[in-house]
Amino acid sequence: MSTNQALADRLAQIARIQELLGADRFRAISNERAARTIEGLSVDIATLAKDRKALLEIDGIGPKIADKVIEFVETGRIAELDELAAQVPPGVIDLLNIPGLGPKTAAVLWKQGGVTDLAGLKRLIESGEILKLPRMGAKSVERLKESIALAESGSQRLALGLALPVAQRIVERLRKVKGVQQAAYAGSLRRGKETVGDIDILVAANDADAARAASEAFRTAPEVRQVILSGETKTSVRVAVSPDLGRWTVEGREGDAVPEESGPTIQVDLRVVPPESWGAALMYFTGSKEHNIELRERALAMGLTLNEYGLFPEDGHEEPPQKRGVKPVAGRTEAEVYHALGMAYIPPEMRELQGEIAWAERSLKRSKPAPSDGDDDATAGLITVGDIKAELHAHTTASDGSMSIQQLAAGAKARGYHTIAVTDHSRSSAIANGLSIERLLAHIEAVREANEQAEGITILAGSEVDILADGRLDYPDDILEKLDVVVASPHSSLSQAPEAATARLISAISNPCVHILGHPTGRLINRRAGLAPDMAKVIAAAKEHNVALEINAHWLRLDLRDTHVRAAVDAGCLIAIDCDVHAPEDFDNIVFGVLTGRRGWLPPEQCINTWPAKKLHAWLKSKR
DNA sequence: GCCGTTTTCGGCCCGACTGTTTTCAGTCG
Repeated sequence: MSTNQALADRLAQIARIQELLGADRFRAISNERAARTIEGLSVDIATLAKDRKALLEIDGIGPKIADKVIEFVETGRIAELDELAAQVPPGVIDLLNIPGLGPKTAAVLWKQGGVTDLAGLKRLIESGEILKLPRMGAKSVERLKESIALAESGSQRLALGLALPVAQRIVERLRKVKGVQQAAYAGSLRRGKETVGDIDILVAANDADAARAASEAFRTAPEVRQVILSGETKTSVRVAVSPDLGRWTVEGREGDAVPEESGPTIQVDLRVVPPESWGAALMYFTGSKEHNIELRERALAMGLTLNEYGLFPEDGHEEPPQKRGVKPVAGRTEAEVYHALGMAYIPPEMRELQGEIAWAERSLKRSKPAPSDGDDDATAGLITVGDIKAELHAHTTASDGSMSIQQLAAGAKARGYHTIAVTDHSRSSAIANGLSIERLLAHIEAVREANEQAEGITILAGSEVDILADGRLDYPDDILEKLDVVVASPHSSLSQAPEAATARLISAISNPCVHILGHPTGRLINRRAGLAPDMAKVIAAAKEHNVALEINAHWLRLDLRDTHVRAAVDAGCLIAIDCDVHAPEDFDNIVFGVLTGRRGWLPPEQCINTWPAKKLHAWLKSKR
């Protein structure tokens, strides 16, 4: 685990205990906020901690938290956390993982009910004694029991690629409901986070009848397993996740997985708003929470108030403006709201409170006169799927792919690409049927021949060469020199020490034959952590040696991850976004790679897959 | 515990829903 994550976890833990102990809640909020900020930071906090002033420049980090950061980096501990933890049984803190059970309830269970862990809570429920506690009625206990069962089933966050089809299916259905003007998914899914904790759906309905119809359609959908809550404008359900995309194995593929009756589920929240509130509601529901809070504070400072119904003049009334018929300043589109707040439109992927507010202020000034109120993100300058013109990491039946060279080329051409690189596995990847030198040489010939025959697309001969544990590549240089594209990737020894991993990757980057560092950490989301190299050093080496760092677009990899992309982009590194194609549908994964690039603020010109053929081919040759 | 386009002190985003209460506390996002 990275230092950033470890520190964020500890600060969040401080916040949780403070809430449990009933301390000043704004203190807890400050610690929690700092935790989220540090988690999303693209620079290594340990490096930053050497300079206290630099720490204090980060939003939400003041003198007290800066000291805690420094203390943690230097000693590996935070004394304050140790003291706090000694005051609360660890099992009580764990109770907060139960959905719907917050700090106030946990404190009551502990102090008045004598509960010190989950087992104790269950005993209290069984005995019925729990009903004697304040605000604990039969219904509350019933909900609590369901929540405990859910927490015990170990519900982890769902991978982006599994959540997206669920959301798209629901949105399509809601769009067909009479009187529904717009429907979209929002939340962390729209922001393109690699995993999501729930799915948020927003609907704009013409009138109350349409709103009811949309809610009804949502509640009664076939995949709904449970209705959690259902009000006039807000409904939450738990739906089954189809595992039909879950057939990916580490290398190669298995047959379709059999759907399980009691398979994974995810919570889906629906919110219905009037059309004139669409933009404001979409912003509110897209988040991130920290981004929203910042915008609302900004609105207040401008004499305005922002909620999911719109941006209104702040007039000091107790009753919310939308209930008094106050005319909003903005709210129909997101761009309208951002502009009214003195900012350029901010793409969802950037809304993590990691400098995008200042960026949007600068952008608006640059793009005078004021941009149109459409929700186009042309001004943002981030990469889009339409910018991608080449696939540089693809496998054929020669190793572990399911397609021929010609089929690969046809797939790439159908997407409007000008180039595809055939990069089958190297000899050490025995499980993936890696190519011996003899087979590789023959394969190169086959690719060259296919390229001769191909029209409207260039087929390049390449290899996905294993980076061996000691940093050597799996083919000698005189073989690599024969290839148009060399993608060097780690596949084995993925749990080696960080120092060894750093040296290993830098060794590969330093080889003049290498063009692209493929899936640099080898992690699989929710399955294995992968390598934990010093990314700052890897990025610096890639920049020095003119090697592109790959964002592997498969939703289980997304490797580089978003924060590393941001650091690489800031360092001026080249980025490749590749689908690691093994089967025809893998080309579709490009959307996840591009989302991850956008989360790292990647402009198209810094991504080699967007370059025109001439420029790309020249760059590849320049390394020969 | 942080922070400043009325503030270096005194604020701190805003609304929906539920359950247990008789006007609201707790949780969530």
